[in-house]
Amino acid sequence: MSVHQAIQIEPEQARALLKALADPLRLQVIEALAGGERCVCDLAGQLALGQSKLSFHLKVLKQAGLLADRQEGRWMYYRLQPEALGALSLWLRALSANCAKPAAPCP
Amino acid sequence: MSVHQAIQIEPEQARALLKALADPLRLQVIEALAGGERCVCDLAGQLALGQSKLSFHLKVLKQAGLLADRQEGRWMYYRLQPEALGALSLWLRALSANCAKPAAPCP
DNA sequence: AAAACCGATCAACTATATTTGATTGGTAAG
DNA sequence: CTTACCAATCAAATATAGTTGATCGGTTTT
Repeated sequence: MSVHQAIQIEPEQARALLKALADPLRLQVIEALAGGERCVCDLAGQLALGQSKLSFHLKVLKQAGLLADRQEGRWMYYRLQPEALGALSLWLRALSANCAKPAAPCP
Repeated sequence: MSVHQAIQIEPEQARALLKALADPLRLQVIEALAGGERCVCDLAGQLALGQSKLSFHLKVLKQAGLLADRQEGRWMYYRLQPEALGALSLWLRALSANCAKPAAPCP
């Protein structure tokens, strides 16, 4: 038996996660954080983004539940929230379960 | 050994799939098609959408590779492309693999 | 306590996406 | 061959999202 705890999500939450991920810059942030936790200044450097731009996108990702943050002195560190990604992944997979059912003829 | 063939995708393709999915109407279409193939007139009825609106969103989903279609007489049938959903699901899952690595202290 | 620094927020602007209604192409029925 | 029908396409209008530069709050350094 698996030790992993699968988190259930609703379509509405899945949509919120998808929308947050569906932006090129935010996806770059996600990919960067897939390598581990990072501080904002570090991310800004690597992605060559303006400070306010990055802050905006981090906020969107955090509000969607994809990121967690932590303050240390005057630095902010962000990290991925793997539960959110896992839940979305499972939700997507489940959609295909019986999509092969043929259509009833129309007329 | 599994008989399932996992399809690899690039970040750019993942982003295209996410963007296509990240719309409320399109997600309703996807959910409807998760129950099996459907003809357009059927979808339009169930979702109570204008014809041109539905057509627009079906096009977006198809171009992203999420749907396949089939013509029969004057009717069009759409169905989910499970490979696309599966590939995206795997891609998302992989992101969390080592996201727990702590950040190097900033200063 | 002043200055420097990091990052969040705000308002104005720009860009992108979606909706709408009309038109068109193609297929089937009269 | 004309009409009816389904679905795709188009242009104009609307709505939503992202960018930019300035400002603010909080924390550390001098």
